[in-house]
Amino acid sequence: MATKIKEKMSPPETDTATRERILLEAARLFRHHGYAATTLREVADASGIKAGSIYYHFESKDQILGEVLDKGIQVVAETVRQRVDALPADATARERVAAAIEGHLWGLLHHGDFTSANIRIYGQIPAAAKNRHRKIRRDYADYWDRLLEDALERGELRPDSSTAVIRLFVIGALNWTVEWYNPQKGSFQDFVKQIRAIVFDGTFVRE
Amino acid sequence: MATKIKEKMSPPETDTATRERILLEAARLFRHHGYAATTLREVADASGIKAGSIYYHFESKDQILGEVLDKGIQVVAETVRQRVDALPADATARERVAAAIEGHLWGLLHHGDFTSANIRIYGQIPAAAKNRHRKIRRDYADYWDRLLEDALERGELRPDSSTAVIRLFVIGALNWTVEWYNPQKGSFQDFVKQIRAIVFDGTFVRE
DNA sequence: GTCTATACCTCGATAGAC
DNA sequence: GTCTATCGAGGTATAGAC
Repeated sequence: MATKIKEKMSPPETDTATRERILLEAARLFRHHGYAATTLREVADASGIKAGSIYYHFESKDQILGEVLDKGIQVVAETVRQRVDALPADATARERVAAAIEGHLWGLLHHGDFTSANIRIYGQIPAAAKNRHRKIRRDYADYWDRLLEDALERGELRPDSSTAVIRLFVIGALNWTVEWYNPQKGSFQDFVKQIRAIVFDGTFVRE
Repeated sequence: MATKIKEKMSPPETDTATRERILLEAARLFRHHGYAATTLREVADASGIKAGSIYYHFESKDQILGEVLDKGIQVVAETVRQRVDALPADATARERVAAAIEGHLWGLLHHGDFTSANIRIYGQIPAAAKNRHRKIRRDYADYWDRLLEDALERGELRPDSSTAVIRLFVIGALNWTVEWYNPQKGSFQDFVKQIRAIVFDGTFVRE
């Protein structure tokens, strides 16, 4: 974090491209093999350098993990806030949640290695890494809770379930699409429409 | 597999309890640390034996993985088929899917170490293990596809989305509840009601 | 059926040349 | 900034006593 700020302040005297490459390849390997199963030798190989060189850019495997995890949430949270902020002030709660769903899916599916790695390995990492990553997750969950509480107060949300259950169920469902979404079976916008229809109105005709 | 058949044919001359214990502890450790990060020494420790003794019951870590994965699907699929088969012949499609949801959640949440291990590590295991496990997954997916196709033909399913998308989205959402369901926040049957309401009728009032 | 002891391998990380 | 070489630790799996 501090490093990034410094890089922006002064002209870049180090090769930041290699650092980004390492993070990208690490995310891809964490996603497909898990954290423990991924060796730094593999990450180095995929990045076109030797294992020892990684330690010029990172202090430890653990630090790489932390940055991969954080980025997995950030790319989603930033897109969601952008989409919601772009709406007119008088937008309905349904319109706001619709924008959030589109933003969540966009960030999720366009940075699949970071987001899928996060989803897959979060439950399996050491407690220390979890603790460092927890706040960024909590903040994003809070953002959704506010969206849904607002919808409930406006009478737009069905009162059958608690907002916490809805948030957990819907985010969990959206997140899992990164495991099966196939961009060759239709446009992204068509996919978003289908998912929104299920989330908003369900799968069955009303009894 | 062959071993199991033999055990049922002749009176059990070996200690099958230790074998089951190893599988249970392996599932729990695979769930929380991942496959590669779980050592056979840990599995042995948790099972109350020494590492070398595992090889009396299993040929390899890989074989343990296979049995844990299969059981993760079987416990769910069996409960679902039971619940659906118990319905009267003239049940509506909605009633049949309702029974399937309840059965899926019941199996999923009552064997959390096996089901969560399966969900978490399936994307991270060696290709050979995946291939051996694929058929049992495919069969369960086919079962849901038939349920949903039937509902569509009867005009009970909303035609907004394809049955494949609905199946992937709903099963993914149901599966992820094992990561956040809290039995202390209400009864299982109340939980099932909330989830079914979201799946059937969505989260928002109709526009 | 479980034990101890250990072979053989690969890991994360470090040191120092270039 | 990247390399080679290597350390100590800990992994799966095996052998053979009990």
